[in-house]
Amino acid sequence: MLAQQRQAAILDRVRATGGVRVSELAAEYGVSDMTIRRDLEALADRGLLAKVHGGATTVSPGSAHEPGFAAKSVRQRDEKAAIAMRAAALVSPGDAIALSAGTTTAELAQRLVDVPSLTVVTNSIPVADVFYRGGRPDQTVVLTGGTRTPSDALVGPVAVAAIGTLHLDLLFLGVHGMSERAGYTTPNLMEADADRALVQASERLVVLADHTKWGTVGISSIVPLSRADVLITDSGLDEEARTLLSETVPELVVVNPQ
Amino acid sequence: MLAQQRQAAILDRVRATGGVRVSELAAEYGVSDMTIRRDLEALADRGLLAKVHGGATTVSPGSAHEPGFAAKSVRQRDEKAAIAMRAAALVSPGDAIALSAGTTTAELAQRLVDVPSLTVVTNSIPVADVFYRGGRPDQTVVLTGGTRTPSDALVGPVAVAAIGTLHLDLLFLGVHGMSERAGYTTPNLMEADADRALVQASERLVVLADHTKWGTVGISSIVPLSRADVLITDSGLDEEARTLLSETVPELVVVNPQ
DNA sequence: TCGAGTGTGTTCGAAATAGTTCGGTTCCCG
DNA sequence: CGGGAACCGAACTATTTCGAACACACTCGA
Repeated sequence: MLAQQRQAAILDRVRATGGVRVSELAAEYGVSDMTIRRDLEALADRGLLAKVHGGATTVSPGSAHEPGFAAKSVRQRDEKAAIAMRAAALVSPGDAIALSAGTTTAELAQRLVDVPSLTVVTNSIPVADVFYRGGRPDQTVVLTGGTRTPSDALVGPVAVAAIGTLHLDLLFLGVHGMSERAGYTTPNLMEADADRALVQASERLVVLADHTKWGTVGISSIVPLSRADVLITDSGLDEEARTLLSETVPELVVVNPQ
Repeated sequence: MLAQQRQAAILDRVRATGGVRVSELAAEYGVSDMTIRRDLEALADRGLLAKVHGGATTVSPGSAHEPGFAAKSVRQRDEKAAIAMRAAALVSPGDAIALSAGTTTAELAQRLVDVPSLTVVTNSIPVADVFYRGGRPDQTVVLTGGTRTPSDALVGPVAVAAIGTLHLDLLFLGVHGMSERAGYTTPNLMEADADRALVQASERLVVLADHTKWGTVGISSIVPLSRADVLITDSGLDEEARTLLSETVPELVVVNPQ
């Protein structure tokens, strides 16, 4: 594989899933860690991504503040991957599903490109990209309309109206926070609106949230905890939260990363 | 094997697989590395592929939508640029405009990123990208929903419905063909639907079509020639067509490239 | 037959790419 | 807050690739 191609592929991946790990890329492309680091360095020099400890993330002009955050988001990739893997098992050929915006749902998307006759509705441009590039011809991908948020989600009245005309079997909802009091939350008012419309349009709701989301409260509530039919999280969640959630959510699934 | 044949084969291969290696081609065609390099250089000079260390890739490595979009946007670049420049003059700060999908409208988009308080509705992901990357904070960009065509346009019932709820001052419509009998046409049924919805939603219609579009008939008609309020084309158009159009279209604008 | 033009091969120093080692840093977890 | 594991980047080496320059073979028209 050409170095150039490898770099382009890495960039695609970063954009689709929000982050990559050096070790993961090295194994995948069969080159040394150092080579991957040099690739990341080259891409970072051109401002196409941001290097962090352990890998790289998308360059986010807005949230350049908290230094630990970006590094952490890369490190939770194992959790996200495990959650996505489990979520993918809920999908059957021919289903009509919805995917909200978010890095976990983007990860899930990559595991769904091989499902036959799938219909996917999403308000996330990166998620649509994953299917567009790697999907099967018998899959249908519908992008909802709307205006674009910094995280590449489409939101606003146009998005809500578009979603309102559709009816899906299953919604996979990625959230930014979950707590007993506020339920599932996001930091963006418009995105919460779009997410709520997705919930309305779907028969069943599957929430994807790694353990770090517990206790985090975004400005805007989407729905209460109990509204989810299934909640998939990872084993990093403490005992107390696990008990509370298992009493609140009809089906709580806890996965073990790696 | 003739050099010409070899180059054509190389080009096919690059387009099919996304990238080739010098060493691989040299072995395959039984010629020296240097000869392959010279072939690649010749192809790269014509903008048909991109040379990289070790081989060559498609012109826009990393984005898989090469065949639909990037390849075509080189053709008639001067004409398109001149048309886009003239079209941009029709836009005022604060306007709410729509841009259809197409290379000419993408060109126009680049000239509109500095217009204050502009609201832009488009069903083209590349056009939305232009504003997202280079636009002003006081601009609003609305992407219509829908499924994605090979040329990165969003079409289908979702797109039509989303467009139907909106009302714009001005629509810039890029077309694939125009003729007296068929009017403005595109090669894609669904795209024609979306375009027609855009026409419905807009107060005024400005069609952008370089002279090569004249006489070309796509499978699907959008609207008749006379439906346009303004048609902007270039001076490559022959006298006969010019006369006919000036009698049919309320306002015919002919620009001189360069 | 000559000579220009084209296509190809070879040689060789420079540049790009990739692997390894190693000392230092960062981060996680108890 | 301390130990251990993972990670980082600099430095060095080996390999591959690049491109300029020159040489050779062939074609074609004068």
